[in-house]
Amino acid sequence: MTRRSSSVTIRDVARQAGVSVATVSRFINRNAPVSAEVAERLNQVMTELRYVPHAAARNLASRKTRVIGLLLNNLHNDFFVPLLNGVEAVVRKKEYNLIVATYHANSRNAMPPPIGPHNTDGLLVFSDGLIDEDLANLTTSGFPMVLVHRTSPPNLGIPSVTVENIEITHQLVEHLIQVHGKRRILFMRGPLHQEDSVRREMGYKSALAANGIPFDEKLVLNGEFERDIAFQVLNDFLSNGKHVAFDAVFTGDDDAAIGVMKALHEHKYRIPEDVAVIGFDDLGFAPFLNPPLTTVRAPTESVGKIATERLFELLENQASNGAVVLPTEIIFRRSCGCPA
Amino acid sequence: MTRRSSSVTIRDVARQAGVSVATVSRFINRNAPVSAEVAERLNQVMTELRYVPHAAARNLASRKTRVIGLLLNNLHNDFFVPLLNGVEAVVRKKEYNLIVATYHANSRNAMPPPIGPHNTDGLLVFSDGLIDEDLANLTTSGFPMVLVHRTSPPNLGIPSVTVENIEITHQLVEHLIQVHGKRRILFMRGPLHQEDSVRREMGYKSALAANGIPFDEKLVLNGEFERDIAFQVLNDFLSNGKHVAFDAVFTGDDDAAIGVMKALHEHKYRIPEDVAVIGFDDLGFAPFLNPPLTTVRAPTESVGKIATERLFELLENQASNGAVVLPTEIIFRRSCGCPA
DNA sequence: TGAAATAATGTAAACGGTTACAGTAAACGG
DNA sequence: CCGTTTACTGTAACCGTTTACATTATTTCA
Repeated sequence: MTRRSSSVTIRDVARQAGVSVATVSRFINRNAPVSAEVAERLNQVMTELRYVPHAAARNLASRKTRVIGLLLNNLHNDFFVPLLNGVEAVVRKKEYNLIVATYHANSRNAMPPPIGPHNTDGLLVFSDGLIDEDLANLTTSGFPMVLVHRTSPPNLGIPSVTVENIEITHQLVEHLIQVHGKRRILFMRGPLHQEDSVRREMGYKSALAANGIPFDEKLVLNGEFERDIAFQVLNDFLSNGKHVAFDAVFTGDDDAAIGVMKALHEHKYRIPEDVAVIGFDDLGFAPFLNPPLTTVRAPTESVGKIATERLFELLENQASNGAVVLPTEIIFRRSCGCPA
Repeated sequence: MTRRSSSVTIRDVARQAGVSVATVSRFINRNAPVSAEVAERLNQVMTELRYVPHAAARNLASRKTRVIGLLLNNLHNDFFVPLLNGVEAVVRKKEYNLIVATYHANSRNAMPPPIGPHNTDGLLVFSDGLIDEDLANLTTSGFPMVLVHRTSPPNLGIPSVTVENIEITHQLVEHLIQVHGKRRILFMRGPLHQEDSVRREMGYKSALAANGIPFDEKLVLNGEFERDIAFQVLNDFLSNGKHVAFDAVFTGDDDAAIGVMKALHEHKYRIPEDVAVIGFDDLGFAPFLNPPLTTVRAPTESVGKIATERLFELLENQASNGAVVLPTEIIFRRSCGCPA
């Protein structure tokens, strides 16, 4: 019994204004001149009739959707707020719409990606649900994409926007070692194949190596960059009476650092005296955790903004490839042992 | 030079499988029986041709978009992560898409709402950009909507999902007064016409009244439920040498509470000894702020989930109106003065 | 001044699906 | 055994725009 009121169409406007639909269309899209008097008449009629162009009809005829898609693994991290904010701001400015969808490696067998060429003009890909093969297919069919926190597979040259991970992590972990004398540093890593996590692990390992500390598999836990999971795995780890000793935790991201801190608290460890904690991202709450979190400032909102801008460059055929790597910066606070 | 490879259409599939397009359509939508052998053939052909139905064509013909929209004032609050997560989960389960857009009262003059009947099948409205008149128009045209953290204008009967604000705020503020002896409680409110903010202010005032404390206009600041703005206004307030005295801050939401704490810190106030702080929402980081934040737990993810489910009820014509108010609960932590 | 460019508009064919209508063959019911 | 349902399929109109092509009137300028 849906009675979505027979909406007013471009023909109604045309008739009412005494012009052809083509003229109305041209006026709406401003892609061909229209005489001043007709323009005025159309303006009047359109507001009078409360005419709103029907998106689907438009999309079908013009073969574009005016929608861009953001594909995420999930929505389990406060990290996404600044990212979304950056993305949405430029999408809005361009008068496009934004579809947000989640899709991850495990979804892949069950269903095709919820967004793609059939319902968007381009994709911001921050998901491991699209494997390299998918990216290759999409690229060869000319579908615009920008990778976010992930770099292009070789030879595809898909533009990407990421942040500097390895060197900064190396420095931060080395700080833990050299300044605070930590030597048993647990790494709470993220999703196994997520590039940030992988690269942060590289930085972690290279800092250990550079300081003569052997890498110990047992000091790596899988926190998935999720607060609750990080809590869970560290809690399990600590609840096991004979777990290996450790004196610091490098958590791959700030949100998971909360889970880490929670587990440490519950097991009566003092931060940073017993166990130092460092994170990554510098989310808004980081300075106000107890203790304030030493972390790496990642320009997440800029990542969203720049990635989206590059996607629009692609849409406008301004060739734009190459990998943008935004700089990061260590923010020293108390959780690593530094003074306030 | 866009060459979005001439995508394969339903006609290609039909030809290849030796059936009519109608049959293919029926098979895809499973809305009419198709013989087993044809079904199998179609399955084969469709995967072979990598056929994906063109969304716009579908939308146009079927007069539905399979998209629902979430309209927000902005994306400046960590609060939106659980909300989005709840919404997205049910949207995905229903195999719909989700458009996220921002629109607020000030946008209203500049442009029409970015989402509405022209590009979605229904709206989750968490925005003051749509005024009561807009809601009335949309409702009379039969457009499905569910209000989030906002109740229906009188006589419209738009379903809504909110959380209990007044009573719980009354209790919490009263706790500050009766247990911790606070009497000069500053209220960092949210957007002026946002219902949560208004109702929390009502609870705040009724608690003052019930305890014989006069309401003081000067103790109300406009933090807009935004971290940075809350910091800014409180910082300005404190920087004014002759500001009125206060011994507590009730911040309308946790994210802004971070800004409040930051300003207090910078001005050397001790929390809670000099100034107690309480928030609202119980965001993930709240237990780990310094000091841990006393706040009200709001089931934000559930709000998103339930609101979206109700919207789908509407889409499926299962009449669903009335206002759902989810219960809230005070979480006592140290920032109000309670012991750890 | 006449040919060519430009401005303003209209006509009608797409765009890629859905679905009302119609038809045929097989199964059913009394 | 025959009228009626049911299962399956096809034809073609339609959804509401955009845009290629065509037309006419007006400028431009060599």
